[in-house]
Amino acid sequence: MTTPLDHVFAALADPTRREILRMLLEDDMAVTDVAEPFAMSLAAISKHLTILAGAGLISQEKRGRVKWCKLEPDALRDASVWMQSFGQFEAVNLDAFEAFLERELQMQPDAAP
Amino acid sequence: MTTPLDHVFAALADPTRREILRMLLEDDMAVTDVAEPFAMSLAAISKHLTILAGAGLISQEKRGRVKWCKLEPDALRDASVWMQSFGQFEAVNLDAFEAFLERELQMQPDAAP
DNA sequence: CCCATATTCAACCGATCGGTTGACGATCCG
DNA sequence: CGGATCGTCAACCGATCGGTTGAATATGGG
Repeated sequence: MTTPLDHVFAALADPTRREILRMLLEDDMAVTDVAEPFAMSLAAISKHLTILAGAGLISQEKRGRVKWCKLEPDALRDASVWMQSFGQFEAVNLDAFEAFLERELQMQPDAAP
Repeated sequence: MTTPLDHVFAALADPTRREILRMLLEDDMAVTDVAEPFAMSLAAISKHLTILAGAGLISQEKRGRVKWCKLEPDALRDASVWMQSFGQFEAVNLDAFEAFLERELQMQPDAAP
């Protein structure tokens, strides 16, 4: 059996793909622009993007001849929740919990729609 | 380059390994006992445990002829923190926070040693 | 001492992964 | 139209993965 979680974690296991996600955190990007900073072929990046999309971590919308890539944090959230279930009984978890709260409060530019 | 995060996510990408972690959440276990519920060879489970240990997700201590496996949530925490950096700017994150709190309150059988 | 138990090692297997290259289909623009 | 740009497809490559089997290595107990 292969669950959605499999795809999310497998997608996150590659540093190139994590870097792509980090880039998309800033803004939506076209495939070519995503590929630009990497020392590998466009085709390779295209494959990485397909994998990220397959895991639900990004979405891709074609407008004209350029395909725009957009971060989709929901899939990450599922995985994050799964992981959190492991810390819950541990004292050490309180640190993570604290850090979580801290971030939550710090970065709240505007409670969007 | 291969970062620790690579190993953690790669380890989590396999459902067998995630199930093992879930089992170790209950208690420390010997290799043979970990293998028992799975429909695969002991050697296969031994490999999975090696991978989990390599990612820092578990530790293994040999006492006598049995090797005890223990969950090590710290590595998970690192990965969790990484992931959280993607959700933090999203309002949707509050759902995860809520679910987190819910579990936190529900499952508190006893604050063990 | 001998045997059973616990675990790993080593070799092998097919499948998947991450990458390449070259050809191809779409789309924009002069 | 015709050329340039954007992106994918298809075939191929070596490496790694997840699993098997059988032998090997401790260690424990009667």
